[in-house]
Amino acid sequence: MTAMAPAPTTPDLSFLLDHTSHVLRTRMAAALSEIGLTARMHCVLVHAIEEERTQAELAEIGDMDKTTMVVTVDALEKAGLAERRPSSKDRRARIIAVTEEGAKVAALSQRIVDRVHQTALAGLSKDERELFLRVMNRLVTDELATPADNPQPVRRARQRAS
Amino acid sequence: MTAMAPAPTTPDLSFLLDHTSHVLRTRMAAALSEIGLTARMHCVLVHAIEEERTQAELAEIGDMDKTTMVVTVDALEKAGLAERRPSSKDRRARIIAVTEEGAKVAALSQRIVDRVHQTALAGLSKDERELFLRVMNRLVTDELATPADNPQPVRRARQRAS
DNA sequence: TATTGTTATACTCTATAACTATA
DNA sequence: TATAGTTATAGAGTATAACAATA
Repeated sequence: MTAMAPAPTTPDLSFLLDHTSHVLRTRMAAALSEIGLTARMHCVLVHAIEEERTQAELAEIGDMDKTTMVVTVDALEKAGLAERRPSSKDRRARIIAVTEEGAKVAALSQRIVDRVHQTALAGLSKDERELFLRVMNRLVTDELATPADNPQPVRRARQRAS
Repeated sequence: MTAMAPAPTTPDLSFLLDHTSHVLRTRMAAALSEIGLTARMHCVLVHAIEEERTQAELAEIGDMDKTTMVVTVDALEKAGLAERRPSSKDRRARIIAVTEEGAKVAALSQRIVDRVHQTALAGLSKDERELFLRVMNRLVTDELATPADNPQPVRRARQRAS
């Protein structure tokens, strides 16, 4: 015997958002990789240029863990695009200073990012694009502002190096 | 000296899509976890009910690797919601048969999914919602249909067990 | 005591390869 | 030879804990 299928689904918003964000992410990664950047490196670079910021501040902006920030800044330093400098206000903190080369690369990567975004929306009319972006912004600030807190996965304590 | 910041960014579509899809995903995971399901289990359940389908067919529909399908079906069997049955047409293949209990759970989980989706879009007017979904569908079928193929990460051959 | 940045590492997720049975 | 499903495991990504320096 065959069970009855549930009634037809409402438009599958999960699929729509997952698919589009995944595709855009791969496009962005591919486009930025041509100048040796990851999306995170681009993000840090751009916000570090705007004003003097510490790693912690940049991690907050880019919604990264501070340990993820460490490897991102390592990569930027290795590529000669940014440097760690001691903060004059807090001797624990490091300011991320963008090099001249880094500023050039950031200008270029920003153009790449803009181009990928524009290409994605190229098929829409001006009105459609405006309303779409308005709605997305509303979702981000209202209904879909904050994640459900997930049931904490248990994590065992690390072994002492002794 | 301070470098010039790049010109103000076009609306950050990457952020909008990443954020909304991430938040919706956590909401969905939290809602479905209350009845012991993952999104993948729900997806397999619903499509297995519609008609007789093999693991490979269900993997294709849900865009999962066949090895991911194995663990998903293991979970469904363990929960008593579905069973593997030999296909009458191909003795290599397994039909995923949904149990009576599984059908009940699928009807419930579909209602949960619909509710989460509706809640996410609750703040929009009917017109806004319709246009938004139309645009998302267009992006999925046109501009953002297929991912950029990523530079293949090298993977070493597995050691012989011998 | 709390916080910044660091290191080491544990965990999750997913995909690859090898394998068995069958086509 | 190729394919369905299984198992084992490699690798990427990320988050936790512990730590040193400083607040």
